[in-house]
Amino acid sequence: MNEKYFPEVIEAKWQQRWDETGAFIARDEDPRAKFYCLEMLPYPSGYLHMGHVRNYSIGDALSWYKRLQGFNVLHPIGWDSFGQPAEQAAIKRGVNPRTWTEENIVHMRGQMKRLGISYDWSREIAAHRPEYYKWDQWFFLKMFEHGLAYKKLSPVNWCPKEGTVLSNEQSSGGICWRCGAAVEKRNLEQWFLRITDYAEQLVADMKEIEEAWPEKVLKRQRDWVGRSVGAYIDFGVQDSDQKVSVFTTRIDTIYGATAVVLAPDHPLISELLEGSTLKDDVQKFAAKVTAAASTSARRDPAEEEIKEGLNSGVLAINPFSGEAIPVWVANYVLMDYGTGAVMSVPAHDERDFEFAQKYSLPIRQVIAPVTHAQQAAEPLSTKGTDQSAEMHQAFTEYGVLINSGEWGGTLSEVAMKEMAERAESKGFGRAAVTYRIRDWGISRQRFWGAPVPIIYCDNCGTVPVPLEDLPVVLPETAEFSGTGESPLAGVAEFVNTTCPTCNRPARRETDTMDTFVDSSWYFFRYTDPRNESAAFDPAIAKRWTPVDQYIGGDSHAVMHLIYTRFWTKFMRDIGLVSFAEPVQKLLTQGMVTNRVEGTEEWKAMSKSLGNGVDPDDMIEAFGADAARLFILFAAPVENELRWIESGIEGAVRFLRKVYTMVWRWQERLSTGQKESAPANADDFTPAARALRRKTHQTIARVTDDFEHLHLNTSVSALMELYNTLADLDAQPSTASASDAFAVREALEGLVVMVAPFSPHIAEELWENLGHSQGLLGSGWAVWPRLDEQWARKEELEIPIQVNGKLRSRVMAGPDVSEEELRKAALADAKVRSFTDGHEVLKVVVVPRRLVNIVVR
RNA sequence: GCCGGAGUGGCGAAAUUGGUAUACGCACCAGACUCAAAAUCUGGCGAGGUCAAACUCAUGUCGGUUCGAGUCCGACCUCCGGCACCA
Repeated sequence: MNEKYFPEVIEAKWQQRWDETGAFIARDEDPRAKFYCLEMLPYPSGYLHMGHVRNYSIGDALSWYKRLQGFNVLHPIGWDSFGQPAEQAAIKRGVNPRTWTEENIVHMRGQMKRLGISYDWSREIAAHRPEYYKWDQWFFLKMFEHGLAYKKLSPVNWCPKEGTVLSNEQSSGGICWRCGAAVEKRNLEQWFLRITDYAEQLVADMKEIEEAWPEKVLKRQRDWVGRSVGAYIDFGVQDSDQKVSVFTTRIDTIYGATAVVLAPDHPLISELLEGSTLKDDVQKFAAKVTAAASTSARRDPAEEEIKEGLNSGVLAINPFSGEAIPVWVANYVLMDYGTGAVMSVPAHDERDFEFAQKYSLPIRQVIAPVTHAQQAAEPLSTKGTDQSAEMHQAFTEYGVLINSGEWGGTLSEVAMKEMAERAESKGFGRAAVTYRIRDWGISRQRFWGAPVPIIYCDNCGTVPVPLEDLPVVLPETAEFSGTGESPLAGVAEFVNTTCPTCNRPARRETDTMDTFVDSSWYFFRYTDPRNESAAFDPAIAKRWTPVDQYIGGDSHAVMHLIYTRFWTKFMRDIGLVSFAEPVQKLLTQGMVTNRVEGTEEWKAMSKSLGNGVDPDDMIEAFGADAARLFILFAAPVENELRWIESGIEGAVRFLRKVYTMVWRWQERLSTGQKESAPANADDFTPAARALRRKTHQTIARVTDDFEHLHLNTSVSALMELYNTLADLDAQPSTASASDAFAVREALEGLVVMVAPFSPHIAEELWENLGHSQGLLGSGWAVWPRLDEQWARKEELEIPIQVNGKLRSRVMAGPDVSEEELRKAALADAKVRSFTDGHEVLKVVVVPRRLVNIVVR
């Protein structure tokens, strides 16, 4: 062992040893309790950034912690290796996407190994390899078989500059996320997965995870699914046998409906206006606002579109009141939510109110606020409160119905239920739940993805590829012009095939799948990564799943996590797994940001902003151990982490000090007193006694912090333990056998607890302390055992009387007797008194940090 | 606008059930070592006040509960994040 700390030597040594001994390989047959720790799999962009380092440092700390406690830990990694950047590299630089991807993986794997992350590399997977995406295709076919995969004509976001299709997220605000060009709409036949079938479960099953997922993630998922409870109501059309179905969440306001409003692209419009003189005007208007909506997508979401509408001249019949009200067409009604038609109730809906004001439609109040008198079970009056007052804004709360026929005087909550029942019994409506979520469009008109395993035959139509013919292998290469349709369409030997049913010439589907498909089930593949006959063996997966702890950025809080929850529910339905929720606990880590040069702004590190920090530079300058320690110490894991270079020096200093201290003590312990466990507390000198107390308090704190993922404070606790040891170290050594025991206990505890943060140095020091087996190789759990007697801060409750009254709270270590406390309270106490001018109100006694008594 | 979350030193941040506010670290200041610097070590470090102390004031603002409030309650201000015409 060297006297000085050389991180590069220690880290290389242990990384090699871990590799050779397969230290982190998880074994299916290991009988110990399992722990599945998962980090979101990275896209192989070429380089690790500090966000990755933070993610993996958190996951690794937890994995080490669980291993040291004796769990059988699965900690895998892989590559989300399909996707656009590889294809962009092909378009721009003529590189083969496969070559580009494989080279990136090699580089990033090297970076991860230099960081010393404890992955089970034997389970590494990559989405772009046929042995993986074969099972994407298999799942697709299973969904097809169950009617969950279907094709429909659907508008896509088309970037005219790049000539590619963009996802909604990539084109938000109507501009391409990469090139900034205005996005156009085009209609293409696209494959969809029926995630809407699972909308209810996606909301309902949240109760299983609501304790262990961040509230903000659950909320965003809830919003995304957008469940709302209401009713469908059919309005008849005057002089016609047509009817207009509307969806409302406020059926209780239906007597206040003064119009029915259709979305501009509502299919009924042309039918209703057949023969009407207004037909041309309305259709022109509808075409105008539809076009406006698709081209001038809002860039600033804060600016609301102006409401525009046109009276169609048609009248609709309110089925409750029999009243005839005009049918309007307006841009504020959306075709793709509900039925594309609403009943307009200006008095009780803000949007309808605004619309009614603009076009001078009548505003009729039918809900009145509940007064105290009415709440107190007085006979409800059917008269409104304050009918004469003109409304200045919509009253959107629940209340009491007025001007509502037989329901006058009924409470909103009651009326909603009764009116829905009436509608159903009379056959003009029913209670219903609608969702905002849409089916998941998975078609991508690109090369670098898993081909959709479908064949089109002129005879047999759309034919699924037989399971035994999988995988449908992506061709080696294609023509990457960056324009037009999928590059796959230009590869004749791929497209041209024979129909599996009739054997005649047929064409393959040239769309590939969204990469979110790959990432929806990848962590099941880790449990059985080399299986050639199934996505995974359900029996083996059962051994490891569900994931105990998932860690990643909250940029995936909605889509990835919704999709993977959906996928798991489908897997349960086809009998592959037995649970509905794939992830027990979720942690969304904060971003790592850096100051953008020349500004006051802190932004996520990125190449384009030039504020990136290369992890390799960090490792070279400070060592992986220090870099990882600092990134976990600097802020709570869920906070944004502002990267400050000087902070990392503190981490290096700490490790260096621990290193030299262990080195010094190791000599002293080996030449000095034999250590032996003491019979009782009195065998310790006061300094050693204090050390013991600190050791066990630290064990308690660090253990508790790990359970709650408060990694920053556990590092603080370890630093405090070091400081206590260093104070003892500075005193002349008079170590007895008991004191030597206390010192070794503290040193070993410190080293073991440092391991999750800085595993290389911990292994080295553990070896120096005389353990030849390595931290994980000894066959038993080495996480320090907590002696609660010694960790306890509060033990004695001592009544102290003042004027016959008292309240007391006493804090003391286990080695402090009641006598001592009393003495301290009398002799050493710092007494503060407060008066209100006449008499003493209270006394606070604070002796030697042991007692805090408040009496009156 | 709606829904979440957060406001504590120069900075990142601590603070079981309400119980010594500012742990731990960064930066900074002074001293030791050094020809000098770096590194290292020792001490200091919320504000006011004092030779030093006592003491006073400090957890976004104002009020309340309590012997005691960063923590609980009410009102407000500011910042960050998400959503956005979802009927």
